[in-house]
Amino acid sequence: MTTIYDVARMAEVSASTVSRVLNGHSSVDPDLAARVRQAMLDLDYRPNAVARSLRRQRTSLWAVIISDIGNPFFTSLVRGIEDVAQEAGFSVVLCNGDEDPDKETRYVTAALAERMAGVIISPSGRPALINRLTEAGMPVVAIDRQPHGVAVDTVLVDNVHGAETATAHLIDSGYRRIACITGPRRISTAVQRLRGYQQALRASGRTAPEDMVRYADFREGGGYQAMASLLSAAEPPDAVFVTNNLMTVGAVECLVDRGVAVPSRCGVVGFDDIPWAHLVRPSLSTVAQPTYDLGRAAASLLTERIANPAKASSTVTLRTTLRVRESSARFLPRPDGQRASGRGGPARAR
Amino acid sequence: MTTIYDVARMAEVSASTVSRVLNGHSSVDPDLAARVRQAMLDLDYRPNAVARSLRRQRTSLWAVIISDIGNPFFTSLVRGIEDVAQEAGFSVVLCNGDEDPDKETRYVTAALAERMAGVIISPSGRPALINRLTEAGMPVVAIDRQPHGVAVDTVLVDNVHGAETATAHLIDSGYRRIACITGPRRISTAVQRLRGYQQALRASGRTAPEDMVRYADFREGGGYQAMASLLSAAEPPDAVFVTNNLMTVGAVECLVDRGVAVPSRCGVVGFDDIPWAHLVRPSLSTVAQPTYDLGRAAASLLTERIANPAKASSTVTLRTTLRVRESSARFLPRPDGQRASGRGGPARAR
DNA sequence: CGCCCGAGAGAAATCGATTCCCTGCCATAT
DNA sequence: ATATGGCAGGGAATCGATTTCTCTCGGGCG
Repeated sequence: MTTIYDVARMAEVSASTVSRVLNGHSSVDPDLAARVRQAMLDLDYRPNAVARSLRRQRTSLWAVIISDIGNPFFTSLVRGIEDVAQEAGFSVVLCNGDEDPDKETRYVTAALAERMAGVIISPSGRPALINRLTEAGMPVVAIDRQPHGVAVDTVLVDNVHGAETATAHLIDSGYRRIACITGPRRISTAVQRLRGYQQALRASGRTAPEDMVRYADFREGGGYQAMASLLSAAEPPDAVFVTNNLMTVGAVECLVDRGVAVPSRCGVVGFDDIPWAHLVRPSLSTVAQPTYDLGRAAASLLTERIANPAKASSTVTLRTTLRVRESSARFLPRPDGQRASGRGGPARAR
Repeated sequence: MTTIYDVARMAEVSASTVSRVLNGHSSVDPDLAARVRQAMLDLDYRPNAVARSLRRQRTSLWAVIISDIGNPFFTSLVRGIEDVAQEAGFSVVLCNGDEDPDKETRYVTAALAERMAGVIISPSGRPALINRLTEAGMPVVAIDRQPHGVAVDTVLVDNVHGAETATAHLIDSGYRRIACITGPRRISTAVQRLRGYQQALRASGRTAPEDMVRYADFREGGGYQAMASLLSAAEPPDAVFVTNNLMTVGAVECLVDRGVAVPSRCGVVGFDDIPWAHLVRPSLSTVAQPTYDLGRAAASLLTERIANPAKASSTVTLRTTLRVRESSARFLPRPDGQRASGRGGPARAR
């Protein structure tokens, strides 16, 4: 592997000069600079980023620790981060926390040990990990979930409002007994989306029925079981608001398995879009998040934090969009009048 | 940030001894070791991986450069890689090539500059990038696609056989005019899957119809257009084999838009599974790849390569599985009486 | 004409760990 | 009792870049 000294020798200058040409910090005689550049080409020289990082005490890598690469929510989020990072001269590496606290811990440890320039994390669990990062002086941005008790830059969506809109839409569509399947109590998004649901019900003059709320695990299986539990209630719901995409898939599966027609016998709205929602029958109404912009916002916060570690931490909140599709369209005739309300069953047509 | 010298001072030993305790290479007096460990705890010492890497001339990071994190194909693949990597003491960072040669180049450059321990790459384009890696002495494993003209460890699925099986299944189901939508000619998987399709047709005694083949771009939009083009042919197909998951989605969308009933008027089998294939109506028949095992195999090859850089490169090929669902079930009676047409096609029932 | 200032380039220190080399001590063998 | 071998542990070199310090040379100004 060729080093800066090899280049220096070939160009008959000192290593300092090569470094200066490389970084352009100080002015170098054009002739010398040309010789150095030629030597770098001839030798196919590539700077050793490890040595550079050691000396500079900082790297140009960001760690993005996401809780589940399988969740499509993260796809365009990452793209948003990458686009901003590249403009600012950073490279992004993804770490798949996989909703597993051990894995997440390992990646946080690695980010610290490798002295990465910054971390964007969607914290799956307790705030201890974020504390480890901030205490070590690592620039951090939390995304998607609000870590409580830690002062840290955060990018969120307006979960309460999004859930309220979704629930109000179900009310407006004529559903009467609306259930909610939400996530673990310790996760802020689960709590906030439940609160939005409750507020919407109260705003329409009804009480939020206690027995129509289920706490599950944000996974497909959990959604399935929660839906099953709701269906076996003495008075089952005629609509359900589900607070994340995987659980929505599980809930719909359950409804299909039990032969409960969607949307005629049970309306469904989910939080988070899912890919190919248009292919799924019935297509799913969802609260879509501006994932790409979330990524951009997080990356912007991180660049600012890196540039100015002392600045006060801030929270950016973005708005969600309600995407009405078939699964909540109980009484709404379709444009072409195809699906009348009385019609049995959700678009089977096998 | 506390260093090994701080620990040495507090434990009243030399830095060498601290290093020896840290790595356990050479035996250290238990009393001294205990003092060192206590000092590390007291100071909350974290070794600087950058300095370590510089000295050791190797890191403990693998770069996994995938062509599209949005493609669910990679989700469990990455999990397979991670599981093996962790056992071997490596951490995995994901780099999202995004099917963009520039991005891919940047990540390859970063992996080289950061002196990563190894790279697993699903090469999106020309083999030049892989050459850059191998020439620099970087341990590399190619995954999913065969880079031609480069001696490199590779993990593939048996694309020809998978495509043959899928096509034979369509033939057995009674479809007569079977089309194929495949990917760019320069990508090995596109070529091999097309070849499997052609072989299956020939094996059943028919000629592969030239006008029933379309080359697209492995994306959803390309699948849609290719399907549209096939439908507007003088003699449209009554079934189609699509060589990747995104194009399958596009093709089905096109069929839905044109009101062509699946599977009765046009059967569909896709290569690559898609998530929630069971929710999509009609559910999609696919050739599923053993993605988790692909990841494990690639990771195993990489650990071997790192341990023994001189060893001859090898290729591991894994088998695919045909998942028959609704989209190809034109003449299939319900569960009891398996396959109606009793013709014993080649390579059935694996 | 001499002095001072600044620019440009080389020498050397530095980042934090690992590792080679050497010293000193203890045990064992002669 | 002395020589030898082995081992524990400290000192110092090392990895490859950056950066500070220092030196030299040339030009401008008094």
